[in-house]
Amino acid sequence: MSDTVEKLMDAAESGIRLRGYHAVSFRDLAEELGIKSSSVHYYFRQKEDLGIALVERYAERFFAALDAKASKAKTPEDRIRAFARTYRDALTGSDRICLCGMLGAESCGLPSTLSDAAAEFLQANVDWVAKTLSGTMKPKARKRRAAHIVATLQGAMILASSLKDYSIYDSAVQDLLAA
Amino acid sequence: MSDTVEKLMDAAESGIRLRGYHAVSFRDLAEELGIKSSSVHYYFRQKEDLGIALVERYAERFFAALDAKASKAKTPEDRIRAFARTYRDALTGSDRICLCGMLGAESCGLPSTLSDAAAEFLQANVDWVAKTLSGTMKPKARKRRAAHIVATLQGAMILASSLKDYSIYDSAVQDLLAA
DNA sequence: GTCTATAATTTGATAGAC
DNA sequence: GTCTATCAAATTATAGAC
Repeated sequence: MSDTVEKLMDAAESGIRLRGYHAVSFRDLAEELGIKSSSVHYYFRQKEDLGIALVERYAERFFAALDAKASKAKTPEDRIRAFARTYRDALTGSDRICLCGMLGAESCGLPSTLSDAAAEFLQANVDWVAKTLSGTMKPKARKRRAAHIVATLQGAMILASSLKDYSIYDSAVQDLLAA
Repeated sequence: MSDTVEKLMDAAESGIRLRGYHAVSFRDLAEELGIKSSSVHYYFRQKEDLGIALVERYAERFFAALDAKASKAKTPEDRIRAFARTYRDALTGSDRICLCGMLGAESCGLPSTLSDAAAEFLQANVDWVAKTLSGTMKPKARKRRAAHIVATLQGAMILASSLKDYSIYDSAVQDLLAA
């Protein structure tokens, strides 16, 4: 992957996670790299293509970081904690909410290929949690718990970002995992 | 309030809750009412003003609906259930996520007066829950629980909307309130 | 292979018509 | 009081230069 592509994707991911898909323009991205907005189209034919590439890279990195953390964990509870920590690192490491949480919120205003990609990431998150809980609960309860956990983490990132108080993420997670 | 203003606000609220602030244009709103986009500026000088009016109206309606439901509840637990039901009605009654959840996610890309208004609504939600739980828990645990509850509801709406499966909202809430 | 001039459309906003 | 013609800036995208 060329250096320009990576810088472009970094700037785009950062912008979308901060301000949303429609608040990020090719011109802004180009300016950050010192090129013209039309040059961006050489690397990504349409904005939609850029968005999809971002979700793919984000998902890869997320699950890689998650596996690295979760593989060290001994119990299902610890693996869920690793999951919450992976989300938290994404938030506090960059002061930005989840890329797919943002795209999920905006989904009705996105090209369907992009909203589908974001939904796929979120579903994979729910599935990962449900799988991790297997053995500890019955299937239906597990499904509910998984939806609950992913919803809380996504919502807590938004809450923390909006209220400009990242401790609120930890508060929510602490209560979530106390039970 | 004139009829046009109300129709304008309805269209704008619907659009923002579906697609986000930056995906709603004055032209789209005007077209829906059969007027010109420049006419919209007669009712709202700037887009920012429209956004703030929307948050104010939304907050008024939300807390009115909440009070109506919660005043009938006998226990703190029932009042929290009424809170979750008020959120749920907003979601399933219109297939749209929370206005301030959306604006909270986009907050870094919004005029600060608007992001502040959205944050105020979210903080008021957390405060309402914390107040409702008073007597049942210690202050610190109450604060964590309140952050957890609001985060879960906001996140669950986004998850349900993105995955196009509203039952996921109920799943998350059922697990949240089971403890 | 990398980048740009330029187009076509859309946007928020102003100044002013009725 | 209500609405519109019109503008300046911004946005995605194409066709083509180097």
